[in-house]
This record gives sequence, structure tokens and C-alpha cells, in this order.
Amino acid sequence: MHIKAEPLPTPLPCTGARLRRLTRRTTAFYESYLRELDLRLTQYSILMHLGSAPQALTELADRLEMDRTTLTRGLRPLLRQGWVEERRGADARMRLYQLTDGGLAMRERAQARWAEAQLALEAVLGRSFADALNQRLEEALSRLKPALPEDN
Amino acid sequence: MHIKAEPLPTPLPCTGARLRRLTRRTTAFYESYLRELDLRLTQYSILMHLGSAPQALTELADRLEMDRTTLTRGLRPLLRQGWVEERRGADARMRLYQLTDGGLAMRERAQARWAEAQLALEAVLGRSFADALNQRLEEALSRLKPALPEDN
DNA sequence: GGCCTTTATGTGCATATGCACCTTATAGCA
DNA sequence: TGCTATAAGGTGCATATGCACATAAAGGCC
Repeated sequence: MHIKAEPLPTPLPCTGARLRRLTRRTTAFYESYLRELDLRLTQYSILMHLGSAPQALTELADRLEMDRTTLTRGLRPLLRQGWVEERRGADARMRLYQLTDGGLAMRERAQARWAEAQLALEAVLGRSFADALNQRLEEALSRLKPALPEDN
Repeated sequence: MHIKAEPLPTPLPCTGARLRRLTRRTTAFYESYLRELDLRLTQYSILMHLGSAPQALTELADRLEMDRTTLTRGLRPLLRQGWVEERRGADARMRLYQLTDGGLAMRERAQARWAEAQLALEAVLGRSFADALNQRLEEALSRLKPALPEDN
């Protein structure tokens, strides 16, 4: 009896795995443009959601739809660079964040680079395909709401 | 003169940010099913790409389309649990990985939970929408090839 | 005002991610 | 047979991610 050639396993299509794969590649694509500014895509997103009006951590996290604790740490490099400043308001529990002048300038430069990346991405994907993809993503986001804590 | 109410910034739609957001939520969705097995979605993906036939690290990384160094560390918990074993082949540089018997059993249990998650996800998104989304993701992956090292 | 609950945030832990750089084998070739 | 280029992997560093747990301040009530 001969030895079976073991085929490499090809798992069933997993939407989650595909999403992670595509996200890895897409992130790399954007970051190849942001690299000269030494900025990650996530950091860019945070910068773009900040303004001169102070926002509490949780409020900002909600708007970014990211975990509060992830944001806490994600803000650190931006604070270190002096692009964001932290204040305390009347409620001593809250930390309020806002862009500094330098942060505002940085945001503009970053947005310019981002726009190039976005255009280039749409060119690679094809405009109409990119539009359709964006719509699907948006729709998926609205259909897949995060599970509420369900206080039992 | 009165004080302007500073509106919170609403950045231009960024495909990358959207993808990251959706990936975060989707991963959380799958992992709520895999949690009882103490398995992350990434680890599940790795398990599903392993078999009884030994594969070199780089080969496995290519098939998973993930970074080689990420995989090195991603394999660690699986090795620790005894689901995967590492061997050395004729070429002393290579590390070959394959499932153990326990790993095979784990893979089956994990796949059952994953299947529930996948079905539930498709139910939440709607079958036809989920199918369409999957196709878009696949298509996007094939259009957005990673930049080759460009040996200058 | 003191007590209890809720709210806002931080920290520890364990991965996930990928770039830059380092080490070790193997392969090619003079 | 050496010498050199290349291939396979690992490590250090800096973030990204999110759960479980801890702390402190605010709010409500009696």
C-alpha cells in the first residue's frame, strides 16, 4: 500500500478571516503613504476625529467605534508628539482631549497624504468597485451592531 | 460676539478605517462563539490551515497571507497547548509544523463552533447580502495584491 | 451628610501586526 | 574547496486589540 500524498487543508470560506486578510493588506496600502509622516492608519483616524473642541475619552471611543482601552493607549503616541492635549473638566473623572495647533497642522498634512492613498486605492480597485465595496462595508456595519452588554 | 459651537469633526469616508471597524466587530462576533474553546479567530485560521503534513513556516504564512513574523508568534500558543508540533527537516533552516492528534481533535471542535458563528453571521447580515459581501471581499483581495519587495 | 450605585477611566495580560535588523544554512560559482 | 549571495527564521520595538479587574469621582436616597 502506498503513501497518500497529504493535501494541504483548504478550510471553508470564513468571512472573518477574509476581512482580516483584506484589512491587513489595505492597512499596509494606506500606511505606505502615511509612513513618511510616521503615522499609523489608526492614529490618522484618531486625529481626524479630534478637533479644537474637547472630547471625553468615551465619547471619542464611541465615535471611532473602538474600544475605550485601546483608544487610551492609542492616544499616547499622539500626546507624546504634542499633537493632542489632555485636560480635565468640571467632572474630575473625565479626560478631555483636543488637537493642539501642531496637531491641527499635522492633521492637514496627514489628510493630504491620506487623500492620495484613498485615490490610489480606488484606482487599484476600480472606481465603481470601490464605491460598491464601500457601500457594502457601510451596510454591513449597520447590520452588524455590537452586542450590548445585556445587563442580566 | 458669541462663541461658536465647535462641531465635532466628521472625516471623509476612509475605506481602510471602515474595514478596520468592520473587522473589529466581526472578529468579536466570531470570538464570542470561540471563547468557550479559548481560541482566537486568528488561531482558528491557523489551525484550519494545518494538517498532518508538515509545512514550513514561510509556506504556511504564504497560504494564510499573513506576515511570517506574526505567524511565528501566533504559533506559540498553539504549540504550548500541544495542538501543533514543530520539527526540523533535511534543510536545517526550516521549521516544519503539523497538527498533533490533540490538535486534530481541537480543530474539529473549533470548526463546529465556527460553523455556528458563520451561520449566525450570515443570518444577521442576511444570506444574500453575506454572499455578496464575501464575493466583494474576495474580489478586492485579488485586485489588491501586496506590493512586491521590488528588488532595486 | 453618609451609603450605595453608576460612570469614567486606568492597568495587567495575552495576543495580533509588521518593520528593521540579526543569525545561520544552503546554494552557486570561481 | 572556499567565498559570496540568497533563503529561512528569529528578535526587538512600537503599536493595535479587547477582556477582566481595579480605582476614583459623581449622583441619588434616606
